[in-house]
Amino acid sequence: MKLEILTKSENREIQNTIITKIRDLINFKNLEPGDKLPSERMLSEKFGVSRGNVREAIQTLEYYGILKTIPQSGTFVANIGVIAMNGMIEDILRLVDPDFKSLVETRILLELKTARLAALRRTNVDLQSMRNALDAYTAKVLNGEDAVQEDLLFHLAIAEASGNSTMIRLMLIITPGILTNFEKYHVCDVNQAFIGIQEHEDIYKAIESKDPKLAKEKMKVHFKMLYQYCYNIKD
Amino acid sequence: MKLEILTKSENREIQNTIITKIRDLINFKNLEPGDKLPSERMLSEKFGVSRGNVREAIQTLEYYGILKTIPQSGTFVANIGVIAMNGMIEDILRLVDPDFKSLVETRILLELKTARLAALRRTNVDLQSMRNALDAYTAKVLNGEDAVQEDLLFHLAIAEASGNSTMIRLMLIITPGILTNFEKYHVCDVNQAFIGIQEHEDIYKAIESKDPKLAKEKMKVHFKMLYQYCYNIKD
DNA sequence: CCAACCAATCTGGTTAACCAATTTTAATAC
DNA sequence: GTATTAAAATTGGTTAACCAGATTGGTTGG
Repeated sequence: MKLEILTKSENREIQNTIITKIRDLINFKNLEPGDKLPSERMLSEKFGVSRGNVREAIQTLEYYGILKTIPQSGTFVANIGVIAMNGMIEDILRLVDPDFKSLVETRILLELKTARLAALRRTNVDLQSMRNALDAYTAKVLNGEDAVQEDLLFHLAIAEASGNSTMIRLMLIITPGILTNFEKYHVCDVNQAFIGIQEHEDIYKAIESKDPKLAKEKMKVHFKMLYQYCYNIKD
Repeated sequence: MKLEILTKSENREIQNTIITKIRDLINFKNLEPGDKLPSERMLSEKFGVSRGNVREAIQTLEYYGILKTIPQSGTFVANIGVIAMNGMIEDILRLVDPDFKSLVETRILLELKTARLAALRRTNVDLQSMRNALDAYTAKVLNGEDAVQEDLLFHLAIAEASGNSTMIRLMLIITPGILTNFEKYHVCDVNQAFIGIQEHEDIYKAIESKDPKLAKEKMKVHFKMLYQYCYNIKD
């Protein structure tokens, strides 16, 4: 068989066609939750793609809870009905690289909540790691250095203090997209960094004094610039 | 070399140790953004693991934007400083399977927002797909059938109407965990399904009439039961 | 002395062969 | 006929070999 190296985009396209074919197979054969899919080898032959591609597509569907593979046994339709499955796969196929606006919008949403929860649940250990991140940030800014990393760590420390593992996970997931776009659009400037010191302090104090409402309010202030910027860029 | 099949948990443990070693390598060798990592073969030998394991660990770090691999060239440290990198890796290593409470908490947070945004941005097409999902849900409930799937589709339709691709993605990510836990804890009952019809209708009408505040409010009502249940189960 | 070029080498990506556990099948004993 | 058991086929998981593009170092022509 001919070998070829695929770009991320090409590979994604192949994955999507395989996912589509698996969906059609399930629908056409009326497979129900618990039923077994044909083996990976059989699917790769039927679809005319490599077994590796089939495995990758199956892993994606497993990630979203639609399939379930059992070693040395087979791949099974998860305990989720065909209707929900078709709806979810439709969304999965439509997934695209997120736009900056939606990333920022989501980040603000998440962080307003983590700030609030952190104020309710923060331990002394949480408080200390937030303090450390904040001090590192302040030191760098006052020294005229770039401090986006320390900024990020402060916000991650808040997420940890929220005690919500899912929100930490989601924050980590959207972080790369945020970072690359920050570079591309040059969102931060020096002035903002200086202002950021006080804003960070305000958030910290609110969380320290266990005032959820204030914490959320101060976080909102902190994101005001970003919010406006985000809603002014062209779509 | 001896072959062995690993469970998900064992594999995760290996991945974490490899990620740790990669982090230590970057720190010890003072690798900076843009610098090249040793080749996969070299790493696999140095760490005493298979090349496949190394690739998998690299892919994870790439997923979170910490590494960047270029075909036929090498794996590079992404344009993110060592400080942020160490902080993020620490969080990545700590990631665990999310608990039900954090999942529900996050879902409610996301959906209050998607409802609000949907009220602001919904197109007529969005409205129609929401209507379809709602009708399917109502029909099943009135027929005494289980309608969790249709319920899910209605909520996904709202997420789509929000016009925020990132939130759709996050919704899809947390959905599997929600579904499996719903089964495990038997959250839904028939009465709730009946009540759900009216609650869904209220949400739909609010979005239809482009009233963001009302949409959020009705969504909050819809989640009231779930919210209470979630905060009453033992941690 | 430098730039252009070429071949040897190294890289991540891909495939095919292999492994062990499972499942199915068939043969056998009762 | 039925239950039991063993062997053969099938499964997803894993590894080692291979591929083509990128890199590198040395060589050559100017």
